Amino acid sequence: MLHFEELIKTIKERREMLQVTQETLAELSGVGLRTLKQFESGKGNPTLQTLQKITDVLGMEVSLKLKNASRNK
Amino acid sequence: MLHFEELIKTIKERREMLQVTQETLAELSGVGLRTLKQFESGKGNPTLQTLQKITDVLGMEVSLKLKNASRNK
DNA sequence: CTAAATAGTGCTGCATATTGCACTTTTAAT
DNA sequence: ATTAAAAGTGCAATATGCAGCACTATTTAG
Repeated sequence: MLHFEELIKTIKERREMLQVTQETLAELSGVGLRTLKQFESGKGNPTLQTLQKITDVLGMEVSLKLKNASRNK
Repeated sequence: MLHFEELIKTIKERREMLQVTQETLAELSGVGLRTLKQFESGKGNPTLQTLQKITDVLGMEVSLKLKNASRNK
């Protein structure tokens, strides 16, 4: 999708910033290593649950924000 | 999941605020009506793509934010 | 350069998300 | 109370996400 890449990039960068390997993140989040690899390499279309498991461990959360207005949270 | 309900609630409220029916939203977003119904009634675990199709039509977008700190964007 | 660690990929079985259809339930309007 | 619109549900087919395994490629250390 469109800003799919952004999400991936954000997660990947966050993971690297925390110095966590895919393998460790997989273990901590409960998401399969294969799934995680697929996702980070842009091949995937994760379910919300999978996405939440991942972001959770990274200290982030999935949210929605309005597109136009600057108003966010 | 954890704040799954929040996302659903946000989307549902947004849809109602825009006075759009599930049927119309389904047509506009390209997501199956059945899928949309399931999602809004809390039964689903949508893929990121599906979620994006829906939020897109509603003028919103999926984003990630840090859990602790308040500032995002 | 070599070796180890980390990341990416093909194959595969299993689980489940997506979807349409037909129907029931609920909500809103008169 | 009737009726129509909107929302929710069971069933079933199809598509695809999840996951492990074994392997290759790339990156990082020494």
